Amino acid sequence: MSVRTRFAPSPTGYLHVGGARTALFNWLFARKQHGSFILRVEDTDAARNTDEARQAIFDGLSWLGLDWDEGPEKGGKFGPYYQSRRAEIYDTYFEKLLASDRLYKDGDAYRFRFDRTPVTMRDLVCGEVTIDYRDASNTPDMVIRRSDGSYVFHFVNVVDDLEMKITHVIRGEDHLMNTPKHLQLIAALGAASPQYAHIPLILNPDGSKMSKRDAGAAIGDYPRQGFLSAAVVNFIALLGWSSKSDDEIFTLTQLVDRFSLAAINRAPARFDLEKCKWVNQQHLAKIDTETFAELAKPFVENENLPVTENYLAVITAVKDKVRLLTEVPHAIDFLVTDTASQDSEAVEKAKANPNSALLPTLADQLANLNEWSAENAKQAIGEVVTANGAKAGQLMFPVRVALSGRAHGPDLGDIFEILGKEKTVKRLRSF
RNA sequence: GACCCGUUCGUCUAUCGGUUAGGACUCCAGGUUUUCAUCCUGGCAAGAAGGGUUCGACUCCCUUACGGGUCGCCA
Repeated sequence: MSVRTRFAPSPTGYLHVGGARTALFNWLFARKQHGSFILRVEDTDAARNTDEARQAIFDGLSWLGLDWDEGPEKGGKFGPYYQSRRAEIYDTYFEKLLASDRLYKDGDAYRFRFDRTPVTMRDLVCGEVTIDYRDASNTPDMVIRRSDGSYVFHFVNVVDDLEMKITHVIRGEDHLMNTPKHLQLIAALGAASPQYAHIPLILNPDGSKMSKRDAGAAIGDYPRQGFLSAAVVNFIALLGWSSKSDDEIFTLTQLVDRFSLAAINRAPARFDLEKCKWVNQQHLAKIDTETFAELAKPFVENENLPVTENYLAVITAVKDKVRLLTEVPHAIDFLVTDTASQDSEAVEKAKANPNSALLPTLADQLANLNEWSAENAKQAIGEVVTANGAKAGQLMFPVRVALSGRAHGPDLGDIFEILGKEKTVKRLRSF
């Protein structure tokens, strides 16, 4: 029997990291087992559903590279994949349940009568868990059909998992206590249950529950913050899952290869944006310069910086120095405009440096160079310092600040070449 | 409050009874780079507490503490 997993979001908000990771684990498991990954939209709460939220979820999954084999925009033989369009199916199951004598009326609503017995489940992550349903105060009989005739989550979720032949339900730990309810429902329906794997939740850095408003929560924010989808996927996979090796940087394909439910952790993980940025840097470093340049272009244009003729050379000079694509504009601005902001602290420090007195001499020397190259410019620095009994390294800092206005930046040689003779001399003199 | 799950460096984690408890992020120091970054080397830093079981416990059991989750005609 082939593995079938599903991601079943309700379109009431944006795709957040927790949901994205749930989707990722379902997707990884399905791909690893050569099974199918199904997307199902749980839009039974008409009052809270929005088209924007639905679209944001689709977009988020697509951006992450989590394609679905069946679902909206894709079809499949177990559709429709919107719960709002499956009323007839639910009615059929409801009749079945009604006939089983497990339902009773509460006003105009219907409740499902639980078996008052301990329920034991075997969770693929949590192990064996028993909930004692003899204690009805903690487990009141649940409503499965509202007084307005609509069905609640527990019922439709179970029916759909059965109908869609889901074999493995991988979901957040917030559903762990729902599972016995679902198991009872499935048993009453006379069906076989899928296997369950409840994954720990993702917490904020301070340990509080991560909700949609918290920093880093919305997947939709990541692209414009300069993250690569491969990095985000890599990072959230590491939240609660480990490759059991010292390696941490993986492509989606490598994750599929290494993934296993058994390697999922039981304790909730805190979200560390710093490490996420580092992972992004690792992925950024692995892509070629041309691709990097294309990816960075929108960010450069967004800051109203010109995409110059030597754009590729400019990007090459800074490629290894940024963690996020959003850092690119500031990293290159002094190379492509004359009006870039300066770091006043660095400027003061450079001006206080006694070697700054050599800058005019250096400027003259550079102005007289016949052939402009990084090599020759650097050699000129060497000549100036030896003539004045200083050390080359000491002059590098003032030169850097004079040319870039910053204490940190690309290799000086790159700066010389990109700026060219005229601008280099001009900036040294005006400094 | 009841019930469920959990607890190894600040954070993510390895360890499936015997290890100087390993790696990564962050931070610090040194080296490389005549400069910045990268990179390399090193450092700081952990088994929540108390009881058992055992020749031996981070690992198994119990208690407590703490964290998270659930207890809806939300999903």
